[in-house]
Amino acid sequence: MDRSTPASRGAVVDAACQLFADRGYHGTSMKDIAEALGVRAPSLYNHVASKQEILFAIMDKAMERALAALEEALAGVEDVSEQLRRATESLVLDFLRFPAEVTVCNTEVRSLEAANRLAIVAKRDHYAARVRQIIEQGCRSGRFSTRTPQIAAFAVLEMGNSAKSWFRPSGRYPDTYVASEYGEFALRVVG
Amino acid sequence: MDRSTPASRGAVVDAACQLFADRGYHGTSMKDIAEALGVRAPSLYNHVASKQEILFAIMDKAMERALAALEEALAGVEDVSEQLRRATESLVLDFLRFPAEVTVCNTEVRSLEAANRLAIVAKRDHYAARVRQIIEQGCRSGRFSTRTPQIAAFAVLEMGNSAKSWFRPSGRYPDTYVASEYGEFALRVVG
DNA sequence: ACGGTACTAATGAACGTTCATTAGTGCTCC
DNA sequence: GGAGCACTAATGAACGTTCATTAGTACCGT
Repeated sequence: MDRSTPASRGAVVDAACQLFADRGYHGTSMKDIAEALGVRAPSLYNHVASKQEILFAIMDKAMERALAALEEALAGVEDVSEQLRRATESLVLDFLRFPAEVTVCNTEVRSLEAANRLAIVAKRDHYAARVRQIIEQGCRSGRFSTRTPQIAAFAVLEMGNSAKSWFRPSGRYPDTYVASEYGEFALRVVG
Repeated sequence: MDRSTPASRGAVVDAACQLFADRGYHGTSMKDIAEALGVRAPSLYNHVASKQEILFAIMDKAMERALAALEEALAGVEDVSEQLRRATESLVLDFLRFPAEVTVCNTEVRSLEAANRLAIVAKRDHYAARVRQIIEQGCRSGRFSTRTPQIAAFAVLEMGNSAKSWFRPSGRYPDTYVASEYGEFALRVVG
């Protein structure tokens, strides 16, 4: 990291995010984060109050962004099939564009202190509930055919995770193409 | 843990597995593992050489079991649709029956030392390749219809992960029922 | 039946290292 | 001259691990 400009809170959070994604929260030290910024560990405390605060900031920002993207993707869409397609595409696009943030959200909930965990889990559950509602509504109206809408919802949500494990921005498919593929998969899962 | 019987290597590995799944490798201390067994930390070294060795033992055992289950599930099955269904069911059943082991395999590859990581990743890749081959063969023979067999393979493999995040043995569906649902999902994904 | 021996498994103490964090100090730019 | 930001130095706590030692148990030849 460039040392010509002073480190900012945002730079600390971003550097930490990449490291937490690669090595985990407990596998990353404040010294590691500082080194990524070309600075000594105690200097980080000029920008953040604690290591735990960094973790919470990463996850809260990521959840807010994902929720906003979902709402935007669904705005004004009436057809339930189109809703599921767009929700899935929004989800996968978020995974592909912010893989580090998403990885941290997926793996470090357990490293949050109790109060922070409650806040993040609530947002995550809200996201999952939104997708489940779509599938349940589709089942009620007969557009979808699944014996187990809840299980299908979990499957669709999880499916997208696979994308970020192999996707490379320089690869053969653009992110929007990959997202549309997963949108198709989601519609197939619900029949 | 019962202190009437002495701790064995297997007991150490099992206790560590649960803790690693809950708190992560770096989030679990040797003292934590020892306490779960009703013993002091140094006593663990009568049974294992190092903390890292415990992690490797957990993951290697889990991978071997999963690979064996896959081979058994596919033995003698010719039809490619039936192959995919059985592979998925085998995968999901493994997830549901050994959630802690699977969680460790999914999240702690990064905590393995280089040599150990190579060994585990090779087995994981072998598993994934087996499933991908089935889907690719199905596409070639026209039984499946997917533009992107590789992506579909990743989606199917990942999908199963969701099962263990909500499944409870005491819940309303038996594990075999859940597994068969995911088998159905997999077939739908490939068309 | 008995003493000797080897083995297993546990212990407290201590090792050196790393951890997150605090205190205090100085430079630099407005 | 004051705010912002980095520094060095130092803190207590926790980490994985090693060590010498002890208690209990099982097998052995006699």
